[in-house]
Amino acid sequence: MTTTDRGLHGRVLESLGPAITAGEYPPGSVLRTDELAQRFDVSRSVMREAVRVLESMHLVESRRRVGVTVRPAREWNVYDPQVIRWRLAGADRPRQLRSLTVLRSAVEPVAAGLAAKYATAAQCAELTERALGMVAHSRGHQLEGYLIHDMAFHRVILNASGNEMFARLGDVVAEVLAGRTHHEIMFEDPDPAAVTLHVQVAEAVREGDALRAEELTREITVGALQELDILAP
Amino acid sequence: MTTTDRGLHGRVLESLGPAITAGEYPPGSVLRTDELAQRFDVSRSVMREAVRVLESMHLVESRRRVGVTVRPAREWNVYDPQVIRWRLAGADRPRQLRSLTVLRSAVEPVAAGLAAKYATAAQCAELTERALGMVAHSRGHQLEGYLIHDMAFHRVILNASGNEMFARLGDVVAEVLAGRTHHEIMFEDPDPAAVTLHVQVAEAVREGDALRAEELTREITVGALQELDILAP
DNA sequence: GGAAACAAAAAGTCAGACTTATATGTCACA
DNA sequence: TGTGACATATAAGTCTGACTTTTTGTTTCC
Repeated sequence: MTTTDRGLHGRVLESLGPAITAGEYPPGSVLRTDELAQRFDVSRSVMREAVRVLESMHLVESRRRVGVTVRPAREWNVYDPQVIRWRLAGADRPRQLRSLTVLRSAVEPVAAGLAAKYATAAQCAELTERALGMVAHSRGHQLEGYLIHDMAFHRVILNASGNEMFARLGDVVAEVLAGRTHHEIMFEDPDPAAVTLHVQVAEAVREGDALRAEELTREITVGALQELDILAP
Repeated sequence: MTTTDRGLHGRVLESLGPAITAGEYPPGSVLRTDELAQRFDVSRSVMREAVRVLESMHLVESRRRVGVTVRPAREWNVYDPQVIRWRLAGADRPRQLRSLTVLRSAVEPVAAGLAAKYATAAQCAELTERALGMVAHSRGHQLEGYLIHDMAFHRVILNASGNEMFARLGDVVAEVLAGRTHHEIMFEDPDPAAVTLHVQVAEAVREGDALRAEELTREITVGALQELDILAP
């Protein structure tokens, strides 16, 4: 669903956005709307709409008489899903993946604790189902099937926390997990210990044991961090 | 700095955005660009730019032949600073403040732990300075001065963590702290225990004691959560 | 009753003319 | 030489009107 065609302005964005987040235009660079419109072969109105979107992401700033200036990375809206996707597709993917994994390590344990308190019966059911699915796909190079259940598992946890800010990180976590399977080195079957931990988290949530759910999830995320340390110490 | 005038399209946004996030248009409502342009007395081009921005925030979806439809709250980009500001200014401010405080309780302790590892000398210095500033303004109804130092303290922690995702939450945390002082009930001087905790966190970070910094910060955020529970159980 | 043709509605796109803010250079004056 | 006021050029901002495209709902015909 990586944006087939959301109109001309969307196509421009999918070209300019990644270029900016990749650092192709250093902070302070000035772009002129007219020139961009020519380069992308679109009308000025379309170009302006694209610039407006980039501006709302704090990637650029548009000022009269000077042009569209690129803002420093520190000011970007790094939680914008589109920005995250662009950056994950770019060169500093490893750094980005690391930032997001640290974020996970902070958020997911707390979310799991809340999930133990507030998860509905249906959510508990799906959680166990997903954990079992992970077990079922944990051996014999079924990485793709494993990933599906892994992503769903964490999404359910985040949703069940009842906190909308946590829930909205579902896509991010999914992206990180997918990235690990697809791009990083993950040829072998997943760590059996990690699989067991997921089953235990499902248990703890089902039993309403918030403390245990939190602690077990912390172990999962610590494992994810260590995995990164091994790859890039 | 609440946006004086970022152009016509900015003024339209500052009117439409809050209305949508306030739930004035229930999910699925359809707006027509032409009608909106008339209502706000701007040209269609300006209106289209505004809609594009709202679309990038996932507040609305624009489809041919049907119009601009309002998306359900669950799909909004709730990490967008502008969306956060709009929601904090609206009716569900309490719920929003609560969500953000829970997010704080997850993020800040981990950030403090990392800060203990990575904070520069300058950051350590500012941290102690801010903590002392909080002490100095902790008695005798100097809430405004206290707030300044409190916001700065937490911002430094988040920056010193070295994680860009954490760093970008500085504004959010500041907003929450300001909200607590200005809108919620906070007539009396701040809790002396909380003030002490801040001083101790500064100490722990200075000494590089990650575990202690994390635990102490956890106590701070737990306190913030309890504060909310007292106000709205 | 279902498929195919048709019509209408709304967003999308474009081109051109005009307005406005503002960075920068110029010139007079101290 | 420095400083202030003023002029000018520039690029974004705005508006308008015409045209295109997609999609939905209706109607017609088998």
